[in-house]
Amino acid sequence: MTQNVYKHHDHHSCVDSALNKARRLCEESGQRLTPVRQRVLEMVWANHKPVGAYDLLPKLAEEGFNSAPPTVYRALDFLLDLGLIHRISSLNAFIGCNHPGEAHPSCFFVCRECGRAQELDSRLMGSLASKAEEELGIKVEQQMTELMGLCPICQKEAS
Amino acid sequence: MTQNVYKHHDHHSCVDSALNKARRLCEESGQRLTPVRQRVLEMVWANHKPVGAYDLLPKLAEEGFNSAPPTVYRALDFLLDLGLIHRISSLNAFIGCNHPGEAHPSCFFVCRECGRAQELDSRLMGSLASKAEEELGIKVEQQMTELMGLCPICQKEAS
DNA sequence: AAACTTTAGGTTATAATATAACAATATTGT
DNA sequence: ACAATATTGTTATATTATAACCTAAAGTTT
Repeated sequence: MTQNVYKHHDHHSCVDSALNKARRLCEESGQRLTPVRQRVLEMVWANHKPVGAYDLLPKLAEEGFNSAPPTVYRALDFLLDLGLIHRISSLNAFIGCNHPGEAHPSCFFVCRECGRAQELDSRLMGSLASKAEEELGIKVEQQMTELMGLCPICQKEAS
Repeated sequence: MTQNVYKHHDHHSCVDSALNKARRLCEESGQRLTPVRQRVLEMVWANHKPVGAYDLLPKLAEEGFNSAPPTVYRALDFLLDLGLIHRISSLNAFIGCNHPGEAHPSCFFVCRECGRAQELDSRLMGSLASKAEEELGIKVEQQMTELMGLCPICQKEAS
């Protein structure tokens, strides 16, 4: 676990680090981190809450970007392909990836109260996949895990 | 692993067993397995492929049931609440549960070629949740895992 | 630099999935 | 039979996502 979003931290450095990694990955793969793409990535990293595509549209509009659905979906797809963000299927929402560039399953806990999502160590998912591959003869290409519940902060507030 | 959907099996007995379990669970919990609900459950169990809500609508219509979206979503929600089916979020689709009545995370492998889904032993997911609870102080209430790839049959056909 | 190719973005329309809100009916408990 | 509750019917609409086609920008080759 490289960080804990439910603890106080210098969030500016989260965003900063995400942008640096993005720039590096783009360069390495010969892709372009265009203004929309970078801005969408920053918006996804605005906090640690998964954000919906349609939440981004008005924000892009405010900043003078084109803001039709294809624009934001293209940017999101680009970022997904590069592994810079993950998609939280159960929420139809997107969240920044903590360690882009290292192939790994999407594995998150999301607090049902505050909405903040914590990326989890996904190594156990690897075991699950291997076991299933062995027992069933399947070939696993992708995997995702989503946990829901209460974060420490919202547990306290509930009592 | 109680069964392997990628191997030949008497599918009639899958459906039969699912219906029996459904009737038992409904009785135990004082809920009613009404005609639409039962029919939707049967349709979900028609094969081992996750089925979308909107795929069910015309089938219900054919049989003279009302077939507006709320009808099918209500039936699906009922079956989800009782743990008789699971939702595959990455597909917006629904699939029968192999062991309803026993609380457990949703844990599936889905073949990207043939679409057939295999429910997996979810005990490893329990470890993941416990570990996360311990390390982060979170409280996990729900979890789901979805694997994608190629089943044994589709691997063969690909070569 | 001009011509060409490739990649990205703009635009309009529409598809696919899901829910809100309220009325009508059926079932259960008294 | 009556009231209370649960279920279903119905209409409308919200939310999420993609298709298709066109324009513009950036990179490549000559």
